[in-house]
Amino acid sequence: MRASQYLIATVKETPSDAEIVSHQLMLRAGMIRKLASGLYTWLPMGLRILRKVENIVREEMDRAGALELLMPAVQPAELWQESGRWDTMGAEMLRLTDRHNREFCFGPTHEEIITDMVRNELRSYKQLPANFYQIQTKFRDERRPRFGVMRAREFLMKDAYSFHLNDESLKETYAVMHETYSRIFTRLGLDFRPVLADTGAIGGSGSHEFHVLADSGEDAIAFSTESDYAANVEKAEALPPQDERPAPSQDMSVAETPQKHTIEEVVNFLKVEATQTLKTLVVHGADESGEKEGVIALVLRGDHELNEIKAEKFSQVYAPLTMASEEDIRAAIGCGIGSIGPVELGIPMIVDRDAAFVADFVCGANEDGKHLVGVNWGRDLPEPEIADIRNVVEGDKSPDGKGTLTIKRGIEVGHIFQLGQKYSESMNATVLDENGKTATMTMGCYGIGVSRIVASAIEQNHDDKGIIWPDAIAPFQLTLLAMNYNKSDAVRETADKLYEELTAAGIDLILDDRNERAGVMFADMELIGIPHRIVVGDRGLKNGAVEYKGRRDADNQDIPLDGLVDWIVQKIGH
RNA sequence: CGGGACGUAGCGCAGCCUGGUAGCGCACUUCGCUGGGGGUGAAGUGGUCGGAGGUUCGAAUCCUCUCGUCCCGACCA
Repeated sequence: MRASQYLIATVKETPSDAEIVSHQLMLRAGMIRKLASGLYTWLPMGLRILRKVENIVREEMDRAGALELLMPAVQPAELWQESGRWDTMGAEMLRLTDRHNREFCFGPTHEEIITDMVRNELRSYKQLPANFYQIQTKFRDERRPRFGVMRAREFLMKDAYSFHLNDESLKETYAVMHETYSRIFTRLGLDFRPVLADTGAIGGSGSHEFHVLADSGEDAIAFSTESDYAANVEKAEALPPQDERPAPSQDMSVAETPQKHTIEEVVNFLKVEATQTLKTLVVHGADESGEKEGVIALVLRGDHELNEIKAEKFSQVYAPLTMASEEDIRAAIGCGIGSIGPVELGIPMIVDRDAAFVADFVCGANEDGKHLVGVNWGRDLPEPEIADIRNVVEGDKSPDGKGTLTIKRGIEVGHIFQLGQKYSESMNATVLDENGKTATMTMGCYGIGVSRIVASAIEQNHDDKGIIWPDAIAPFQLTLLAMNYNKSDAVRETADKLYEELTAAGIDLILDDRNERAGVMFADMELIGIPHRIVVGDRGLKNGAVEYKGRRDADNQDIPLDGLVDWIVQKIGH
């Protein structure tokens, strides 16, 4: 490609509405443009990257034996009504009505469609296992689109769905997909980790997320220092304390704490450690049928955070988890938020394992402006019902018993799921087994956020000049910068010749033949992030040489023109 | 959806408080010089100030409503 014939849409100034570095650089490098909230145009330069990611994903899915197909983005409501999700999906699903007033949605995912296809096409256990995938545009009407294509409403996703006669077969394919995902992210040049994930509302027996490690990530991942244990903090179990609870050493007494509500305020005021305090959060409760009913208290050590995913799993807790309002709390307990404590609380409570382990603790007195100190379980209040409802923190014991946990941030770029029979059952997707009996298929599903990968690769690979693409997904492998292309015959002839030869040798390159000053060309190509650069200029040509510099290199090196093409092919060819 | 902020040229912003001919930088066009790190001089193009209504002799500026965007909290590839 010649730069003079291409759209180099770089800009110097950072658009004001871009928060994270990948979003800023994608805009500045002329890869995307925003059309509306969560909707982006991929400019030619950006699309090249997206396609390269897509192709690697496709190659590895094909290698794993999955079959590519393409399903409609717009889907009829009937199938979603059949699975029950038409009513449960909520506002995230974009709903449409056609001219005949029939209802459709723009697919946020394709379980219903693939299950419908498979139940119509597959009749025999002999056709199983089967794994189908597509690379296709999804639409999810996110509450809060942000960070450019990182969390867009419309995005490109690879989604795969496997079908099995039994769980063993599912587990085999799941393992193959786990391996395939690792191959994909390795080929993409990303620093990633597979981590245990919560199975969420879908249920099922197993799930891993694949995270690209980056400080800007929206997820927290817990890693063991001693083993390969890694889990989303949503999922990571906080082990119960292993020692005995210390014996009480203080009598319980009331402390005046006027206007002290937060743990931090109380800790500073009473001069105690946060680990010696308990905090009591009040959320909406649920009755036996899961309807909202009353309130329930969740008790945590002062320095710990509630894990909402864990808490939501208790049947007494209303899902989705919602904090009770100040009025609800006053009505139920008689004091404000910030003065609540477990002693004679009068509403049901679930106490975190670590909170139940503290002796002589400080907690709210259920009376405004007062806290209790020197409180002890089993003496001043009954031994509690305990559970794991907190987020793990740095330094906790690893749930696998090996080492302690460290916490890092991650961007979820893939998620694999053992679905089970949720959809095949509700949609009656069956085959005949070897005994001629009807058998409901078991399913797995496997997603990769293709467009999100582009952004996460930038989060991991950039410097103050711009993007530094991994070779595998760079929009161009090499840039050929011609100094004074329009004035120097020697430069132009050499550059044109090199361009032809390198193209013929299969190198994906862009020749910068624009009538720009050197600084502009350097700055543009560095911003865009082309990983390899050759400079052709009169200065080098006098010595029969050009200059090479890798995007991460500190210095140029002179390379003789003679044998240059072979040298480059050797260095960056496939 | 709750809380906060912002909408003025393609981009980044000033002007608004205290109403009186819409500005700056970048980008873009033409010409000159320059030519290995976003160079320079000259001359230009481009905006119904997000939209609607109101107050006023007069509104980018004041008031009301509305739409959009971004940031912080509950969901997900």
